[in-house]
Amino acid sequence: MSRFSREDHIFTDEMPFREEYTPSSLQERTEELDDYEKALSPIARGYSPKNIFLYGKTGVGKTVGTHYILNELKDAVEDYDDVTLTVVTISCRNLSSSYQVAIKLVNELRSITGRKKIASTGYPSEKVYNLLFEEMDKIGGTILCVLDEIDGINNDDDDLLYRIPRARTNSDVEHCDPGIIGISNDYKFKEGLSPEVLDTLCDEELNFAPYDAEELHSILSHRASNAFHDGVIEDDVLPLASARAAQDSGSARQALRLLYKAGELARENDSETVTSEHVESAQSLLEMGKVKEGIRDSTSQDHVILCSILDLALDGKTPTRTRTIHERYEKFAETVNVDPLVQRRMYDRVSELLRRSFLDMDVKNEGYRSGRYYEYELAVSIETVLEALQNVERVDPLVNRLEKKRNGNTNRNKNKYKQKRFD
DNA sequence: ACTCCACAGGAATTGAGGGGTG
DNA sequence: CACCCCTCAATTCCTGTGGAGT
Repeated sequence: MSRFSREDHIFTDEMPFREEYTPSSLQERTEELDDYEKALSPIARGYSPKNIFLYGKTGVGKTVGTHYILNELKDAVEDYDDVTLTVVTISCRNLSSSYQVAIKLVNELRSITGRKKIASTGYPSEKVYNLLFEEMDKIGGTILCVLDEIDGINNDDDDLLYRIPRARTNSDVEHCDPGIIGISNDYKFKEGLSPEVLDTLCDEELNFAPYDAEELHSILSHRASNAFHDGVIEDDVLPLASARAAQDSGSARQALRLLYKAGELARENDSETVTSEHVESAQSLLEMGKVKEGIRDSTSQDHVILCSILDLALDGKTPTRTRTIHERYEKFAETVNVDPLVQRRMYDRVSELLRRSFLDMDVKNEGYRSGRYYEYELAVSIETVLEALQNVERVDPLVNRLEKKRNGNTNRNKNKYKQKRFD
């Protein structure tokens, strides 16, 4: 077989594993969709929309389910001439303030009416709201604002979530009926909201539970039957993949990724079939890949901090406290021309690395003499960090140095080992 | 029981950088 | 052009706190 042969004994030409692939029906979510439908039913009957708060972890069908049910609603509404429905969907990821969300909504609405977009900053807040309500009034009818990843919005800046549902009663709009569908994977987001917002936003609350192993199995076998050639999947593969994904996250996306990766491995190894071993190695590869990607996507500051902790680890000085990290960090920052942050600020970055579980932390307390402090160490292997930071231009000199140091260490260990053997 | 350390982490402030209007 | 609005990283300042030493 030639290296670039298009023959593929594992995968078929169909590609139900692609990220953008939307299944024609949503499996294992009938109950949730029924509730969803009920919550939306007033719209079809010509009443004002209820506001909906939808929560559930990633990959449990929130976004897909929303698309699916809103398309059905749109179809249904087309038959009634007394109802017009407009849906705007935006993702609030990276939008931390009401202001930014409002701007994005305005631009989304303007792209529907084909008008010019507005700049992302510069206007007074009230002006942006006015623009938003103006656009809504121009479109008219029922307007549903789907705010995906709504937890991106700061809890103390939730003005917009209050203004949209109340726009009608506050006479901000006259010719339309706006409603919000908020989607979040963080249930706690609700707790931080101000009481007024909570009251208006959560007319209806829907929960998408994680898939259990059985449900994942059913989803996987449905997709696998299209994606793989007959008989290439061994019997224990699907149960294993669904069990792993159910245990970890209950995410269909994760389960599908796992199965796909396992298939890729089988293909690369010229294996006749996909086996449970492929699933196992696929899982560890995916986990490692996620960590590396996460590290690579961090800022230069984070990279320098990681290098500092890594260096301390090579010296056998981890777990280590903030103060020590900062000392080394300042030196490292200088060698790679990064403006060093003050300790307080570096500590914020460290906390962030901790939150993203690249680090582990322990509380220490030495009372009267040495007070209370935290100790950190790497939560991932030294090799993983080094590999991730390879070819990151900014910290190249540091990485080289650390690599030499590590090699020195391993050589020394080897020598130690030799000596022991000769003893 | 009380003291006192070191620093975690909240709050206020600043200043640069995006852009607006008249 | 002068002047204003919003954002966000960074800095400075400050208060709160757990528990070993006294």
